[in-house]
Amino acid sequence: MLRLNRMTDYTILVLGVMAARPGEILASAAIAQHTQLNQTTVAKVTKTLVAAGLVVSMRGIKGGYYLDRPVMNISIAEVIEAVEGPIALTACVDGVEDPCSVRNGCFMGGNWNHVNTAIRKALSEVSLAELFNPENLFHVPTAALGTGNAEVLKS
Amino acid sequence: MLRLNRMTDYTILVLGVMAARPGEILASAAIAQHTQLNQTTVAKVTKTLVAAGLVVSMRGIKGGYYLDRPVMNISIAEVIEAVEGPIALTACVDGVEDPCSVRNGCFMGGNWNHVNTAIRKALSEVSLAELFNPENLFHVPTAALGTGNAEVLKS
DNA sequence: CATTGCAGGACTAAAATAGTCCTGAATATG
DNA sequence: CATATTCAGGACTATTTTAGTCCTGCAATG
Repeated sequence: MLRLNRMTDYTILVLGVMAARPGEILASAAIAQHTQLNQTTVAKVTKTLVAAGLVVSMRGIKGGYYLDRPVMNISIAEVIEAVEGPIALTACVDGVEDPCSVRNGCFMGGNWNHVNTAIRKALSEVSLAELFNPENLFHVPTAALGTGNAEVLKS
Repeated sequence: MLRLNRMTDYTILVLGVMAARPGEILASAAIAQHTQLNQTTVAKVTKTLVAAGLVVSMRGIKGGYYLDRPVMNISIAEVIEAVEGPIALTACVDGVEDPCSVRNGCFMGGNWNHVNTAIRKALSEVSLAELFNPENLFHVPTAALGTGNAEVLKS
C-alpha cells in the first residue's frame, strides 16, 4: 500500500546523485550515467522536480540541473508530494475534489484527517540528508547507488 | 501515493456495516445490499477479512460473517495490512524480500525504517470505532454510507 | 547561427488492480 | 439424508494506472 512507486524511487536516486555533487550542474545524460537510468526517464524525473521547485534547470550547452537547496532542507514529504501528489489516505480530504459528494454526509467525518496529518508529519520530519547517510554516499561507486525499490536499473 | 485503493475502501465500508450490527451474522448478499456493492465484490472482501482473522465466517443456510472483535479493538493499520499487505514505504525493509540484493549496499541504510515505523504507528493508533464515529453511523440510511474514496458504488 | 540541452505534451506499452466466474465444501432445515 | 444455501479458493478477464517513449519547440552558449 504505502509502497513507493518506481518513479519516486528513481527520483530519490536522482536526488542522491545531485546531492553528492553540490554546486555542479548536471545534464540529464550525466545523471542517467550516474544512476544507470535511461536518459529519458531521468528527464521525466527532473522535469517533475523542476516543476516542484526542488531543482533548478539551466538550458543550453553546459545546461543541466542542480538542487535548489541543500538536501538537509528537503523533506521526504516534499519529494513524495512532488512525484505522487498530495499525501492523503483518501480522496475524502479537505476541499480536494468532491468530498463524498454522492453520499449525503460521509459517516467518518474528518477522522481520516488525523491519520493523514500524522503520516505527513512523519514524512516531513525526515530530510533527504538523513536518508542519504553521507558516509556511504560519497564512498561507494555510483553504480552501486540504489533505493532498494527499483527492481531493474535500465542502462 | 498514500491513496487507498478501492478494495481497501470497500473493506472499510463492509466493516462499517458489520460494526453497525453487532451480534448479527450477515451473509455477503446482505452486506452487498447495505453497502450497495456487488455481492461478488463483497465476497472477495470478506474472504480477505476472514483470512486476516478480523472476521469470522459461518457456512450453510443462515451462514454469513461477523466481526471477531469489537471495532474498538481493530486498528486501521490492521485493516490496511489485511487488504494491501505490509505497510512499508519501500521494498527495502527488514528481511522482507531481497533487500537491495542487486546493489552492494543500500546507501540509505535503515533510514526508511524510521519513517515506516512512524507511519505504522499513526495507523495503529486509530481504531475503526474512532473512524466510524458512531453518532452518524447508526442514524443515516445505510445507502448513504461511504468512505469517500470509491467513486462508484455498484448495485 | 548551429549545437546542445531543457520544456511540455502526446502517445504507446507494461504492470497492477478490480471485477467476474466456476467448482467444491460445509451446514441448517424439512 | 436430500437439498438449498452460503462460504472457500482459485483462475481468469477487463480495466485502470503507471511507466516508458517520442516529438516538436524553446533557450543558451560559443
